[in-house]
Amino acid sequence: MGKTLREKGKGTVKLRHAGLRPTRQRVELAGLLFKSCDRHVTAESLHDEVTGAGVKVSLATVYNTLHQFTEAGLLRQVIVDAARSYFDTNTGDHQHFFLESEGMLIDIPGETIAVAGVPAPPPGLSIDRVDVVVRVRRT
Amino acid sequence: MGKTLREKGKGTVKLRHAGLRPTRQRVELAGLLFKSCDRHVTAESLHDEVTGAGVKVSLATVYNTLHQFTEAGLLRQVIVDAARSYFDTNTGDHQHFFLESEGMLIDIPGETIAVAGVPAPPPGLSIDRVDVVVRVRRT
DNA sequence: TCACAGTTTAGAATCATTCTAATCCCGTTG
DNA sequence: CAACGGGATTAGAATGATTCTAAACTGTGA
Ligand SMILES: [Mn+2]
Ligand SMILES: [Mn+2]
Ligand SMILES: [Zn+2]
Ligand SMILES: [Zn+2]
Repeated sequence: MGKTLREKGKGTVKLRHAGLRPTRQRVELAGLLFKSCDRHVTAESLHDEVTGAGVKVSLATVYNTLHQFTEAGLLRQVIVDAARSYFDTNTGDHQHFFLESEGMLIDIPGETIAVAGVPAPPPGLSIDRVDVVVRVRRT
Repeated sequence: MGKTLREKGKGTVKLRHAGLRPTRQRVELAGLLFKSCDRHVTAESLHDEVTGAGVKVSLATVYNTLHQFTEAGLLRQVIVDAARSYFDTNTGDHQHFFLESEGMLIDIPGETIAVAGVPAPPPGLSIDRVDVVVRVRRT
Protein backbone atom coordinates (compact mmCIF):
# COMPACT_ATOMS: atom_id res chain seq x y z
CA MET A 1 0.00 0.00 0.00
CA GLY A 2 1.02 3.67 0.06
CA LYS A 3 3.35 5.42 2.40
CA THR A 4 2.22 5.78 5.96
CA LEU A 5 2.07 9.19 7.53
CA ARG A 6 5.32 8.77 9.39
CA GLU A 7 7.25 7.65 6.31
CA LYS A 8 9.53 10.28 4.86
CA GLY A 9 11.32 8.31 2.18
CA LYS A 10 14.92 7.22 1.83
CA GLY A 11 15.90 10.53 0.28
CA THR A 12 14.89 12.43 3.36
CA VAL A 13 16.77 10.04 5.61
CA LYS A 14 19.85 10.27 3.44
CA LEU A 15 19.74 14.05 3.52
CA ARG A 16 19.28 14.20 7.27
CA HIS A 17 22.14 11.80 7.77
CA ALA A 18 24.29 14.13 5.68
CA GLY A 19 23.32 17.05 7.89
CA LEU A 20 21.21 18.67 5.19
CA ARG A 21 17.70 19.91 5.80
CA PRO A 22 15.40 17.89 3.54
CA THR A 23 13.78 20.69 1.60
CA ARG A 24 11.42 20.05 -1.28
CA GLN A 25 14.18 20.91 -3.78
CA ARG A 26 16.86 18.76 -2.21
CA VAL A 27 14.52 15.81 -1.91
CA GLU A 28 13.54 16.10 -5.56
CA LEU A 29 17.13 16.39 -6.76
CA ALA A 30 18.32 13.56 -4.51
CA GLY A 31 15.47 11.44 -5.86
CA LEU A 32 16.64 11.94 -9.43
CA LEU A 33 20.32 11.54 -8.61
CA PHE A 34 20.21 8.47 -6.40
CA LYS A 35 17.26 6.53 -7.80
CA SER A 36 19.50 4.69 -10.23
CA CYS A 37 23.19 4.07 -9.64
CA ASP A 38 26.17 5.70 -11.21
CA ARG A 39 24.99 8.89 -12.83
CA HIS A 40 27.07 11.71 -14.26
CA VAL A 41 25.32 15.05 -14.46
CA THR A 42 26.09 18.68 -15.11
CA ALA A 43 24.22 21.48 -13.39
CA GLU A 44 22.42 22.20 -16.61
CA SER A 45 21.51 18.59 -17.40
CA LEU A 46 20.14 18.06 -13.90
CA HIS A 47 18.22 21.31 -14.06
CA ASP A 48 16.73 20.28 -17.39
CA GLU A 49 15.80 16.93 -15.92
CA VAL A 50 14.13 18.23 -12.79
CA THR A 51 12.36 20.92 -14.80
CA GLY A 52 11.22 18.35 -17.33
CA ALA A 53 9.76 16.35 -14.45
CA GLY A 54 7.51 19.32 -13.76
CA VAL A 55 9.34 20.40 -10.62
CA LYS A 56 10.34 24.04 -10.23
CA VAL A 57 13.90 24.43 -8.97
CA SER A 58 16.14 27.34 -9.84
CA LEU A 59 19.48 26.78 -11.54
CA ALA A 60 21.16 28.50 -8.59
CA THR A 61 19.69 25.90 -6.27
CA VAL A 62 20.90 23.12 -8.53
CA TYR A 63 24.41 24.55 -8.28
CA ASN A 64 24.10 25.00 -4.52
CA THR A 65 22.77 21.48 -4.08
CA LEU A 66 25.42 19.84 -6.23
CA HIS A 67 28.13 21.53 -4.20
CA GLN A 68 26.48 20.73 -0.87
CA PHE A 69 26.05 17.08 -1.85
CA THR A 70 29.68 17.00 -2.93
CA GLU A 71 30.77 18.57 0.35
CA ALA A 72 28.70 15.97 2.19
CA GLY A 73 30.35 13.13 0.29
CA LEU A 74 27.22 12.16 -1.62
CA LEU A 75 28.73 13.23 -4.95
CA ARG A 76 32.14 13.74 -6.38
CA GLN A 77 33.20 16.28 -8.96
CA VAL A 78 34.86 15.08 -12.16
CA ILE A 79 37.07 17.45 -14.15
CA VAL A 80 37.48 16.32 -17.73
CA ASP A 81 36.14 19.19 -19.79
CA ALA A 82 37.27 22.80 -19.80
CA ALA A 83 33.75 23.90 -20.62
CA ARG A 84 31.72 22.42 -17.76
CA SER A 85 31.80 20.52 -14.49
CA TYR A 86 30.44 17.03 -14.04
CA PHE A 87 29.15 15.52 -10.82
CA ASP A 88 29.27 11.79 -10.21
CA THR A 89 26.93 9.80 -7.98
CA ASN A 90 29.59 7.10 -7.75
CA THR A 91 31.87 8.33 -4.98
CA GLY A 92 33.89 5.14 -4.79
CA ASP A 93 37.27 4.48 -6.33
CA HIS A 94 36.86 4.33 -10.11
CA GLN A 95 37.98 5.93 -13.34
CA HIS A 96 36.36 7.15 -16.55
CA PHE A 97 36.08 6.97 -20.26
CA PHE A 98 35.26 10.43 -21.60
CA LEU A 99 33.73 11.07 -25.00
CA GLU A 100 34.29 14.79 -25.37
CA SER A 101 32.18 15.28 -28.50
CA GLU A 102 29.08 14.23 -26.59
CA GLY A 103 30.02 15.13 -23.05
CA MET A 104 29.59 11.49 -22.08
CA LEU A 105 31.28 9.89 -19.07
CA ILE A 106 31.40 6.12 -18.63
CA ASP A 107 32.57 4.47 -15.43
CA ILE A 108 35.51 2.12 -15.28
CA PRO A 109 35.37 0.11 -12.04
CA GLY A 110 38.13 0.88 -9.57
CA GLU A 111 39.77 -2.54 -9.61
CA THR A 112 39.99 -2.57 -13.40
CA ILE A 113 42.79 -0.08 -13.93
CA ALA A 114 46.11 -0.30 -12.12
CA VAL A 115 48.37 2.74 -11.95
CA ALA A 116 51.92 1.79 -11.07
CA GLY A 117 55.05 3.84 -10.64
CA VAL A 118 53.56 7.04 -9.29
CA PRO A 119 56.60 8.85 -7.92
CA ALA A 120 56.72 10.43 -4.49
CA PRO A 121 55.45 13.99 -4.70
CA PRO A 122 57.87 16.87 -4.16
CA PRO A 123 58.68 17.66 -0.51
CA GLY A 124 55.81 19.25 1.36
CA LEU A 125 53.17 17.69 -0.86
CA SER A 126 51.10 14.56 -0.43
CA ILE A 127 48.89 12.67 -2.84
CA ASP A 128 45.21 13.45 -2.61
CA ARG A 129 44.00 11.17 -5.39
CA VAL A 130 45.02 9.76 -8.74
CA ASP A 131 42.62 10.37 -11.59
CA VAL A 132 42.73 8.46 -14.83
CA VAL A 133 40.76 9.71 -17.80
CA VAL A 134 40.62 7.56 -20.91
CA ARG A 135 39.70 9.98 -23.65
CA VAL A 136 37.87 8.26 -26.48
CA ARG A 137 36.53 9.31 -29.85
CA ARG A 138 33.99 7.99 -32.30
CA THR A 139 35.67 5.52 -34.63
CA MET B 1 79.23 39.15 -33.60
CA GLY B 2 75.47 39.70 -33.55
CA LYS B 3 73.04 38.03 -35.82
CA THR B 4 73.72 38.46 -39.50
CA LEU B 5 71.10 40.00 -41.68
CA ARG B 6 69.90 36.71 -43.03
CA GLU B 7 69.51 35.14 -39.57
CA LYS B 8 65.94 34.93 -38.38
CA GLY B 9 66.30 32.89 -35.20
CA LYS B 10 65.09 29.43 -34.28
CA GLY B 11 61.67 30.72 -33.30
CA THR B 12 61.02 31.97 -36.80
CA VAL B 13 62.13 28.69 -38.32
CA LYS B 14 59.97 26.72 -35.93
CA LEU B 15 56.95 28.85 -36.75
CA ARG B 16 57.47 28.59 -40.50
CA HIS B 17 57.86 24.85 -40.21
CA ALA B 18 54.52 24.76 -38.39
CA GLY B 19 52.91 26.71 -41.21
CA LEU B 20 52.49 29.83 -39.11
CA ARG B 21 53.54 33.25 -40.31
CA PRO B 22 56.27 34.48 -37.96
CA THR B 23 54.69 37.68 -36.78
CA ARG B 24 56.26 39.82 -34.10
CA GLN B 25 53.75 38.52 -31.53
CA ARG B 26 54.15 34.86 -32.36
CA VAL B 27 57.93 35.13 -32.34
CA GLU B 28 57.86 36.79 -28.92
CA LEU B 29 55.46 34.25 -27.44
CA ALA B 30 57.34 31.31 -28.96
CA GLY B 31 60.55 32.75 -27.54
CA LEU B 32 59.12 32.75 -24.03
CA LEU B 33 57.44 29.37 -24.38
CA PHE B 34 60.25 27.37 -25.95
CA LYS B 35 63.36 29.03 -24.52
CA SER B 36 63.35 26.68 -21.55
CA CYS B 37 61.83 23.21 -21.64
CA ASP B 38 58.66 21.91 -20.11
CA ARG B 39 56.57 24.92 -19.26
CA HIS B 40 52.93 25.03 -18.19
CA VAL B 41 51.16 28.31 -18.82
CA THR B 42 47.70 29.77 -18.84
CA ALA B 43 46.64 32.49 -21.25
CA GLU B 44 46.75 34.98 -18.44
CA SER B 45 50.12 33.92 -17.06
CA LEU B 46 51.68 34.07 -20.50
CA HIS B 47 50.09 37.43 -21.17
CA ASP B 48 51.44 38.75 -17.87
CA GLU B 49 54.86 37.39 -18.76
CA VAL B 50 55.06 38.87 -22.22
CA THR B 51 53.65 42.16 -20.99
CA GLY B 52 56.14 42.18 -18.13
CA ALA B 53 58.90 41.76 -20.70
CA GLY B 54 57.81 45.06 -22.19
CA VAL B 55 56.20 43.55 -25.27
CA LYS B 56 52.71 44.61 -26.24
CA VAL B 57 50.52 41.66 -27.18
CA SER B 58 46.78 41.59 -26.66
CA LEU B 59 45.17 38.89 -24.56
CA ALA B 60 43.11 37.87 -27.59
CA THR B 61 46.31 37.22 -29.51
CA VAL B 62 47.68 35.16 -26.65
CA TYR B 63 44.56 32.99 -26.80
CA ASN B 64 44.74 32.77 -30.58
CA THR B 65 48.40 31.87 -30.47
CA LEU B 66 48.03 29.22 -27.78
CA HIS B 67 45.32 27.53 -29.81
CA GLN B 68 47.24 27.80 -33.07
CA PHE B 69 50.37 26.37 -31.45
CA THR B 70 48.28 23.57 -30.01
CA GLU B 71 46.71 22.89 -33.38
CA ALA B 72 50.19 22.81 -34.90
CA GLY B 73 51.38 20.28 -32.33
CA LEU B 74 53.77 22.69 -30.62
CA LEU B 75 51.70 22.69 -27.41
CA ARG B 76 49.21 20.45 -25.77
CA GLN B 77 46.29 21.45 -23.61
CA VAL B 78 46.01 20.05 -20.09
CA ILE B 79 42.63 19.88 -18.37
CA VAL B 80 42.96 19.66 -14.62
CA ASP B 81 41.14 22.70 -13.31
CA ALA B 82 37.56 23.74 -13.89
CA ALA B 83 38.57 27.38 -13.67
CA ARG B 84 41.22 27.70 -16.36
CA SER B 85 43.04 25.96 -19.18
CA TYR B 86 46.72 25.10 -19.07
CA PHE B 87 48.99 24.71 -22.07
CA ASP B 88 52.04 22.48 -21.94
CA THR B 89 55.22 22.89 -23.98
CA ASN B 90 55.96 19.21 -23.40
CA THR B 91 53.95 17.48 -26.10
CA GLY B 92 55.46 14.06 -25.47
CA ASP B 93 53.95 11.24 -23.47
CA HIS B 94 53.93 12.22 -19.81
CA GLN B 95 51.64 12.79 -16.85
CA HIS B 96 51.24 15.42 -14.10
CA PHE B 97 51.15 16.27 -10.48
CA PHE B 98 48.63 19.05 -9.94
CA LEU B 99 48.61 21.32 -6.90
CA GLU B 100 45.23 22.94 -7.22
CA SER B 101 45.68 25.53 -4.47
CA GLU B 102 48.49 27.13 -6.43
CA GLY B 103 47.57 26.17 -9.96
CA MET B 104 50.90 24.37 -10.25
CA LEU B 105 51.57 21.55 -12.70
CA ILE B 106 54.63 19.32 -12.39
CA ASP B 107 55.67 16.86 -15.07
CA ILE B 108 55.96 13.15 -14.47
CA PRO B 109 58.02 11.56 -17.27
CA GLY B 110 56.09 9.22 -19.52
CA GLU B 111 58.03 6.07 -18.65
CA THR B 112 57.53 6.60 -14.93
CA ILE B 113 53.85 5.76 -14.62
CA ALA B 114 52.36 2.56 -16.03
CA VAL B 115 48.64 2.29 -16.54
CA ALA B 116 47.49 -1.32 -16.86
CA GLY B 117 44.09 -2.88 -17.31
CA VAL B 118 42.44 -0.20 -19.40
CA PRO B 119 39.38 -1.98 -20.76
CA ALA B 120 38.36 -1.91 -24.39
CA PRO B 121 36.15 1.09 -25.02
CA PRO B 122 32.47 0.55 -25.82
CA PRO B 123 31.73 -0.40 -29.45
CA GLY B 124 32.23 2.43 -31.89
CA LEU B 125 34.77 4.20 -29.70
CA SER B 126 38.55 4.12 -29.75
CA ILE B 127 41.08 5.40 -27.27
CA ASP B 128 42.54 8.79 -28.03
CA ARG B 129 44.80 9.11 -24.99
CA VAL B 130 45.04 8.17 -21.34
CA ASP B 131 45.59 11.03 -18.93
CA VAL B 132 46.76 10.54 -15.38
CA VAL B 133 46.53 13.43 -12.93
CA VAL B 134 48.05 12.99 -9.50
CA ARG B 135 46.29 15.58 -7.39
CA VAL B 136 48.44 16.71 -4.49
CA ARG B 137 47.98 19.04 -1.54
CA ARG B 138 50.25 20.89 0.85
CA THR B 139 51.05 18.64 3.79
C1' DT C 1 56.53 49.11 -54.20
C1' DC C 2 51.68 46.86 -54.50
C1' DA C 3 48.19 44.05 -53.26
C1' DC C 4 46.10 40.84 -50.44
C1' DA C 5 45.43 37.22 -47.34
C1' DG C 6 46.60 36.40 -42.94
C1' DT C 7 47.02 38.77 -38.18
C1' DT C 8 46.22 41.63 -34.47
C1' DT C 9 43.28 43.92 -31.39
C1' DA C 10 39.84 46.78 -28.68
C1' DG C 11 35.85 46.03 -27.13
C1' DA C 12 31.59 43.56 -27.14
C1' DA C 13 29.56 39.16 -26.47
C1' DT C 14 29.17 34.50 -24.48
C1' DC C 15 28.52 31.19 -21.14
C1' DA C 16 29.15 28.63 -17.04
C1' DT C 17 29.24 29.68 -12.52
C1' DT C 18 28.88 32.61 -8.39
C1' DC C 19 27.02 36.30 -5.68
C1' DT C 20 23.43 39.36 -3.54
C1' DA C 21 19.87 40.41 -0.82
C1' DA C 22 15.06 39.70 -0.55
C1' DT C 23 11.75 36.17 0.23
C1' DC C 24 10.56 31.66 1.77
C1' DC C 25 9.92 27.64 4.64
C1' DC C 26 11.59 23.68 7.87
C1' DG C 27 11.78 22.56 12.53
C1' DT C 28 11.30 23.95 17.06
C1' DT C 29 8.97 26.46 20.85
C1' DG C 30 5.46 27.91 23.65
C1' DC D 1 -1.56 25.25 16.36
C1' DA D 2 0.69 30.08 15.72
C1' DA D 3 4.86 32.41 16.16
C1' DC D 4 9.78 32.55 15.49
C1' DG D 5 14.55 32.12 13.76
C1' DG D 6 17.92 30.69 10.91
C1' DG D 7 18.86 28.00 7.05
C1' DA D 8 17.30 27.66 2.05
C1' DT D 9 15.65 29.32 -2.33
C1' DT D 10 15.75 32.39 -6.03
C1' DA D 11 15.64 36.22 -9.58
C1' DG D 12 18.64 38.81 -11.35
C1' DA D 13 23.07 40.98 -11.29
C1' DA D 14 27.88 40.11 -11.33
C1' DT D 15 32.10 37.57 -12.45
C1' DG D 16 35.72 35.74 -15.04
C1' DA D 17 37.63 33.02 -18.54
C1' DT D 18 37.22 32.63 -23.21
C1' DT D 19 35.44 33.76 -27.82
C1' DC D 20 33.80 36.76 -31.34
C1' DT D 21 33.52 40.92 -34.42
C1' DA D 22 34.94 44.08 -37.42
C1' DA D 23 38.26 47.32 -38.42
C1' DA D 24 43.17 48.38 -38.74
C1' DC D 25 47.68 46.38 -39.61
C1' DT D 26 51.54 43.68 -41.65
C1' DG D 27 54.23 39.78 -43.73
C1' DT D 28 55.13 38.08 -48.20
C1' DG D 29 55.27 37.07 -52.92
C1' DA D 30 54.99 39.30 -57.30
MN1 LIG E 1 19.71 22.81 -21.29
MN1 LIG F 1 47.22 38.55 -14.42
ZN1 LIG G 1 31.89 7.87 -12.47
ZN1 LIG H 1 53.54 18.68 -18.70
